[in-house]
Amino acid sequence: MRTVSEPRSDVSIGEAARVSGVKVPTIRYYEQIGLLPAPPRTEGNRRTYDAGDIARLTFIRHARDLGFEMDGIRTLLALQADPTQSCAAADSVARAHLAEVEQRIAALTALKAELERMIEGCRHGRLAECKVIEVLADHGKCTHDHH
Amino acid sequence: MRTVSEPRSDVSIGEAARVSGVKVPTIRYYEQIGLLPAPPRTEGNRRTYDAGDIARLTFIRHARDLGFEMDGIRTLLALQADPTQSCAAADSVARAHLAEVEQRIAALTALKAELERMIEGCRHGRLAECKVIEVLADHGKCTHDHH
DNA sequence: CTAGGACCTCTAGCGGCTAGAGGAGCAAGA
DNA sequence: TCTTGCTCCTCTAGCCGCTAGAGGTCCTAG
Repeated sequence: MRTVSEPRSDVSIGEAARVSGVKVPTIRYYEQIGLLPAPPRTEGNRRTYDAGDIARLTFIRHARDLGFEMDGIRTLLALQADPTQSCAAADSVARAHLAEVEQRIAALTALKAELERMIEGCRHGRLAECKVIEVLADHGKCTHDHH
Repeated sequence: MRTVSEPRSDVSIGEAARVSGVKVPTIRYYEQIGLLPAPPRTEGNRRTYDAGDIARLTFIRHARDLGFEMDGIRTLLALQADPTQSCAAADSVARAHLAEVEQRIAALTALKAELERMIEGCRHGRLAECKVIEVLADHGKCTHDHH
């Protein structure tokens, strides 16, 4: 990032947080773990961010929103920094994440069915015959697939 | 728990772990946070678990597998201990969890669509025009709903 | 010139475990 | 009997991705 032609519009960490949607302490945390380069400081020791930093933050935030893990984001950021490379690597990160997401959807869908079954069996009864408790207590009554 | 009529078949923590599917350190951790009562010990200071404890552990494990949070499990365990109560409370815990699960499924499904779109746009191209990076860098190009 | 914000660093905490150190007990074979 | 090797014990620290708080500095508006 940090496109040469782009104007250097230095902003405070608070402004960067507002624009990128990443909270102030989280920005500092990202700097600490090396996800974001340490920005220049003012005379008064305040961090100043330019448009490139903000783009990077927005990128990170969006990737996090999409559920990418830090490691994946690091890879994506590295790829982003080197636009001459083939996108095969970025693709494979995204594909791996997609597979994970699909698996989670499947698991949650099975879970939903089981919860509905539990709740259905529990209508207006007394706890003695409550399916919620029963299903949880006795694994055999349950169709849920364990990971 | 610890039904009076049930035979007291004391087992070691390792055996309890094997039977319940909860790992040994996790059992100790549950005891520490008060989710599981401290069991009696042998002369040699080893924990001994009876059938009731194992049922409780299995219950916890199953509820965790279903994605219930510790607080919900605590409630369910309390309800299970008092079977004279109406199941309304257990029902509402399960319902709340179901709503959450449905929400997560919806979010993940949207995410899946977006990932597929990203990957689709990325086929065999060079990174310069890679949609994965683009979509992540520019929020405007993205349909994902932020939580 | 002062009040109140925004910023700084540093440390500790969250949930829900997991890993490791360093030691004691216990069962079975030589 | 001794020894090997397994399980168990306690205790502390670490994992992720932040978040919260203390205690201080800087900057800006009135």
